Amino acid sequence: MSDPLWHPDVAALDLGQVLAALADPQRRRVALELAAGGDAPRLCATFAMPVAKATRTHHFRVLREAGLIRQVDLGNGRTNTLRRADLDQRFPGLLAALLAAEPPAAAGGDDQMPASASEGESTPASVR
Amino acid sequence: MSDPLWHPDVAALDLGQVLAALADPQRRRVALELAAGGDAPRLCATFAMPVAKATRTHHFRVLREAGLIRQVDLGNGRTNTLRRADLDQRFPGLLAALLAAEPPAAAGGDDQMPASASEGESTPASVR
DNA sequence: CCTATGGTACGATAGTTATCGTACCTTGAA
DNA sequence: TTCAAGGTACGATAACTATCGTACCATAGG
Repeated sequence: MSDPLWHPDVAALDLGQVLAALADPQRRRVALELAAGGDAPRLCATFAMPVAKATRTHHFRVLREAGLIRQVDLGNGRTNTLRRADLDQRFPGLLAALLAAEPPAAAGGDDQMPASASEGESTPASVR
Repeated sequence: MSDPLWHPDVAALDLGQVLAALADPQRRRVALELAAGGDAPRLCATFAMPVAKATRTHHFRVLREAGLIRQVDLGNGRTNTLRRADLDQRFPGLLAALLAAEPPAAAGGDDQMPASASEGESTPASVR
């Protein structure tokens, strides 16, 4: 539970934790974009979240510890994959329902989000 | 928005708020029991929540303001009804998925919860 | 080796949430 | 009228969460 990169077992997935993770708009967007992107792995940085790096790390940890995504450390970069099979096994229909209710904005399959230019790093104008 | 008994419009339902409301085990149980109970109205007190009255009121308010239930004040007692039609319209499949993933414990259709006897009123041993 | 990139861990802060006790209100029945 | 039952509102507290800055760590490439 305290390992550097820990993932809950399929059987241990908790619906409350999953829903709590998905309740946040930013995290929900990440999960749904992964779902809409054909379950292809993506680096954290490719999601263009309007928050500081530390906060982004936090959100991805919540997603991982809830069992929504699987992360693989590459030293530099960390790939994120939707745990679709596990989720569909434990909560069939949930992902589909969310995807139907709130399809990721940039539809069309796989948009690579053209970098969005200058990576200012930190100090994103304080959200919330 | 500040009226004593306010309900969000169907079009105003927010998925994030709905998921947040359903993330709590107690609130999720209420919603799912209503769903499994044929959408029949039920008083707050019939749900046997292991918390103080004030806390129960809080949870039902969260459910109502998220648009999950509709409440009608009777002076004494307040009836709670699942807003199934509204939910199915905005988030089709969501309720079904949750119901499938976590069917209410006391299954069998409509259990009236036989009073549970002595209503100690407050001081339920402090949970959490 | 040096630097850039993607990301973590720590420590802090502000806002939100769950919980409670007490006082009070409204309806219905004795 | 008086009382019981179901609930609310207020005010408080403790816990959790989102957010951040700074320091730091791996890998990849020059």
